[in-house]
Amino acid sequence: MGKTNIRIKDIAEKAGVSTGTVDRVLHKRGRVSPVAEKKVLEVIEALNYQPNFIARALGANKNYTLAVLMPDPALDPYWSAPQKGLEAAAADYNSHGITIEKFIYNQNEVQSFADTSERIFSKKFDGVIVAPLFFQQYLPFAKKCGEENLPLVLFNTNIKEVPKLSFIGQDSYQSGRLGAHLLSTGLRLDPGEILLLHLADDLENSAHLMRKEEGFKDYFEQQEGRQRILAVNIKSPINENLVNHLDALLDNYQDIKAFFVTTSKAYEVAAYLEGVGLQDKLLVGFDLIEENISYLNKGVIDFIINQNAYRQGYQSIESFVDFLVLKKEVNDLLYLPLDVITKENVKYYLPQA
Amino acid sequence: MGKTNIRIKDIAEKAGVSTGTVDRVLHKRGRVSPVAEKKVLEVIEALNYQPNFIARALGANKNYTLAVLMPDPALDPYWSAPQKGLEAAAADYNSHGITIEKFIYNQNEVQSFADTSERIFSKKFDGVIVAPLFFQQYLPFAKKCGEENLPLVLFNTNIKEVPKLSFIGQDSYQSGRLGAHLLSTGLRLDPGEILLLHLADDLENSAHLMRKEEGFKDYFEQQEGRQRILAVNIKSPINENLVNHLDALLDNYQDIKAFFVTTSKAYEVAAYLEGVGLQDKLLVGFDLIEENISYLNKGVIDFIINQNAYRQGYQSIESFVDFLVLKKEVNDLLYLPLDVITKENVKYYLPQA
DNA sequence: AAATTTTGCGTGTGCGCCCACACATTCAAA
DNA sequence: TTTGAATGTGTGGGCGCACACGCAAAATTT
Repeated sequence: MGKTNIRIKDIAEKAGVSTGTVDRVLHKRGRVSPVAEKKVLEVIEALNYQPNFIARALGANKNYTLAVLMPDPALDPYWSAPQKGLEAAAADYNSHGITIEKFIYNQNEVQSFADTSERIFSKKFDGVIVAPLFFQQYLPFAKKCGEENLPLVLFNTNIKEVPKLSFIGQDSYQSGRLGAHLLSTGLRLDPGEILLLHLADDLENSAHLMRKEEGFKDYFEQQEGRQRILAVNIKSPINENLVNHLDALLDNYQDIKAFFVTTSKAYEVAAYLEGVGLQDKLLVGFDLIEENISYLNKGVIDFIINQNAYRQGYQSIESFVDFLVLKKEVNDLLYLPLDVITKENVKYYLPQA
Repeated sequence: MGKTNIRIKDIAEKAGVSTGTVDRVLHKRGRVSPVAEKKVLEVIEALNYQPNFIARALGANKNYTLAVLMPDPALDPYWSAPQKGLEAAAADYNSHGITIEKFIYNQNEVQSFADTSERIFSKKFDGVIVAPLFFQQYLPFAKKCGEENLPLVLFNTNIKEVPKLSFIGQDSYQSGRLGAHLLSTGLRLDPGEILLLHLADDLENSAHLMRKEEGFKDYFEQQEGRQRILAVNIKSPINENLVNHLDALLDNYQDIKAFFVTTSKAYEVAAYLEGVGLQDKLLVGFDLIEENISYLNKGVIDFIINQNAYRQGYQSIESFVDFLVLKKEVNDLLYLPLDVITKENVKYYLPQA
């Protein structure tokens, strides 16, 4: 680089020591006299030294293997987005020596998480990326990682009780408010009932869904409040149960104007509405999965809130690159944007294959 | 890296040539016999060689200076966003040897573009990043760049008539449709007039604004069409002219329900509406500038469509990094997402200082 | 006081790639 | 034929950094 860029060598010269000493100071490896250390730090400060990350990455010349612990995309298509993000990032950071190994668990079985997570310790990894859907089972796993000095990056679901390197995800409460805003705009002159649907088997274990509900309700309470919110949870088998429930609900409450689905299964509701000719009702859901996109394009789903699942996966790897390879500081909490998706802008959000 | 990663040296060995020859083949520098070239290419194919971009960037060890030709952020705050993006990217890619030099023109004076652009040729640059607001003046400039072999990256405004490396921006037509969708959702049961406002001095020269109008109108024509669109252009001094125009319009058309501002000056309309107590009218505008954000948070502006101006700047630099340093292929057309911003998700879109 | 260990510091090598240079060979021009 | 240019190929140095190694001096231990 030009004369503007200062290198370790330059610092060494100015400080009257060797590059090795500067290196030791930079990496806090010890074996440096207080006098030399002070001098080096002063010069670093004075010259405003910025390490060359390119050279650092090349010089490090290490391989890092990361374990990825996440639910099975085959059982819930939502998870294919973060998986793609993880794989894309792994490919992009191949030059940095990053490799991933996936450990897939069954999100419908608590025990599967425990079993699969245990398998991670059979090999030596440099870090673990995990979507910890099960709070109770995650705790001992995280504890063990701590003991083995395995840094943890969480995505999708935040668990604050145990130390971690970083969490990457979205603010569930705020996403509830956002959904409320969208529906509120659509209903502004039109009071009535809004149906909030959790389509999840383990609502008890899903704190983030409850956070969405809170945000959603809070928003309307702070408005004039002409809308009434009905919150309902429907478990699997969804397609059967949904029809029964919705038939009954629409029968009881004539004034249901809109639907808010807190999970990625808005397409199930869309299918129902289309079936009974109610596709004009407002419907807002989450996540850019194929089924939802299809109903979005048909106009049955009005808005999709995108939680950037792909980005979550990609960013998880990047956090580790920053930490392991570049030794940058990493933020322990990163909220990704909550994108509002419509038929008109959806194409810009799909990861280009 | 591990034994999995193959290097130029490995290719050279397998192909029975030296690394220099492989290098020549990789960079198409010529001076390679057809026989050797064929053999090398075969080995590259067979081993699925992936260049190590880290090493490539380091080894290149070149400095690249890019000229940036853009309007003055002091005259229109919109331009501070791409400027920040450009500066941030320049800082991030400092290690790659990238430096930028800015050439700021006055977007209100055609001649200023011509004069400023001319100054770029006084020095040797490796590339030019330009927001070409003036079609007529851009053409000769681009021609001259072509003659001097200066690669061009455009952002914000696309001009297809002359060759370029890449365009980074948004799809104006589609952003018009998106705005229409947002208003349409808010007005679904409520026919009436919608006021489409161009707040721009040189509408004639601003093809992208007309594209927005087209998209907006097309959307409503394809709907049932109970809304009527009134398109109006208001020139500076905006604050004066706006009041007069809007007073008159609201007087003539009692049924105006919503406003769509195609430029970044929705805040002017917001100020007016707030002043006359009509803050409940729907208002959709463009761009995350401070003034707009303020009215968004107050609830006067309902949606802002974000054209990712910051990202446009950042990405412009990245295109050049890919092209100059990493010798990757670069896409000649990159549409950035059209983000829908509300009070609830705005904070995730602001570039963290 | 001798034998160790610890501390402090410098040197050297390698990461994978780029590119300048040197050399050999071939081919065309004088 | 002689000269020169064009073509084909290999070698070596360097980018900035990380890290292993080696050696001296100081601090401990025996």
